[in-house]
Amino acid sequence: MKHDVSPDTIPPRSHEAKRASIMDAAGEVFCRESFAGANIDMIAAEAGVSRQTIYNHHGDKEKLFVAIVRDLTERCNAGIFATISTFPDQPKDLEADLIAFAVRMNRNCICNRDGKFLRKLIQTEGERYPELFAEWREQGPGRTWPAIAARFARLAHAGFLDIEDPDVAARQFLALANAELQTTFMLGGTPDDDEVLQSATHGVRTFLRAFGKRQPAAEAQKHSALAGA
Amino acid sequence: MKHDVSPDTIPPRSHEAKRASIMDAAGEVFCRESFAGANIDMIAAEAGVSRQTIYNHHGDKEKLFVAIVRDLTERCNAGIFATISTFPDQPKDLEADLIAFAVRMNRNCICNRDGKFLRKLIQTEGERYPELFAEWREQGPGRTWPAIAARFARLAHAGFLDIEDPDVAARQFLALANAELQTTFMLGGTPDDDEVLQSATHGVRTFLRAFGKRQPAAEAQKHSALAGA
DNA sequence: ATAAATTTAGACACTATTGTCTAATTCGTC
DNA sequence: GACGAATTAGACAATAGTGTCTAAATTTAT
Repeated sequence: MKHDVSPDTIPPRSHEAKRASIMDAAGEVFCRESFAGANIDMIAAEAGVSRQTIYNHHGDKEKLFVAIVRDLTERCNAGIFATISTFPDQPKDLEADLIAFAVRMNRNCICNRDGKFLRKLIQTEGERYPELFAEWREQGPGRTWPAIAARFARLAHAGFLDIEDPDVAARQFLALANAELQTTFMLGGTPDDDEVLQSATHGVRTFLRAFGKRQPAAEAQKHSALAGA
Repeated sequence: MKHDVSPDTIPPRSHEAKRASIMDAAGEVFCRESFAGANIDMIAAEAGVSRQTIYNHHGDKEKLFVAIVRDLTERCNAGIFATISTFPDQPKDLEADLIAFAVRMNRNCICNRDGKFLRKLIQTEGERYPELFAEWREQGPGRTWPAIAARFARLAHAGFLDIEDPDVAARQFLALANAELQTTFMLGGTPDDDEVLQSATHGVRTFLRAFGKRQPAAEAQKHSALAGA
């Protein structure tokens, strides 16, 4: 976090570094203490910056809070779309590939710092800032879910899956992948790699029991119809 | 004795009525404003009670908060166990019965006032009161999930379902039933009956595609083996 | 009816926090 | 090294909230 290598002087940081440092600290503190519980001095201390600097940058507490949420929303969305682009369109091993995808999604978008913070802030302050969080809803789930649904639709069309409603399937995929992490999320914890893998594995297996073809699509297309039980 | 006919005076309420009224108002306010954002005057006003009365009953803000969480936990647990007792052990129409069960669970335990409040308080303040919420975890999910799992295990044993791990299946059942309510929950909203029914219907269908037998158990047992595709 | 317990409004001391201001310092850049 | 911009510590007024205390009013039980 803080590299104090110099013996007596504090290492100077640029304007931008301070800006970033304020965003980091504010995210942390708002998340930990809630908007009302957070105070500017705490954020300033955690950012290693004077209180006045925060007021110079952001005007007041509420503007700072809004900036944090916008920033987190953007970063999370970027991460989610980056992860969606790794969706297995031509899976070699459908189960393994979907499990790996679910794990990536969880690790890089849901359980990471930004994901955790954004989730917490939405849950905690969502009702107090309807317009801000309506914005999140549009930019977030409103765009990511259809994107995931489109990938599942493609997979189904290619014969790997048997899906009627890709939107429903996408939501259920995510719900199943997280099914065993709910309690941990509730309490603000971060599940370890093993829990994430477990939940993803169980979730994907169930998902494939519901929506999988009996055989891999490539095989199925070669051998035409064997239709086993 | 108990005739409130007085025309111009505010109807007096008993000690116990005030106690309940404080609990109600405090739940509401803590939930809406978070612990730090809530203040005693607000609660007193909402409860129609003087501030001092709250201090008389509960000592201080933190003790009041703890009392609220304990109360909500208890009430929610009671509701969940009551609902679990309506689990369809001898289903006539497995899909319809499970959907109805999922709807009851959502309506009476997750989406109702107590469920919503408890969820919000756990999410918001969980990290600040580890021991209190550890208690919730034990009393809540720690006892309800196994109870639900046991019902699914029985259903599987009776030949209605094909389940390896009932604990996993139970968690996934709940996750699927709520899959389409996540965003609404996030923002603190209350889904209407139609959304609840939709989500439950889709969730249970997927659940049965994954874990259902091809035929109703009764039939399957009579006709022994037909094993259709 | 009367006594005991509870509730009430309001004042109160105390603390915490926000947001502003200033004067000195440090930084980035030429 | 010199200049303007950014940052700093600290004081500051203004506000809001907690928890206590009082004396009067009201409720409950005897």
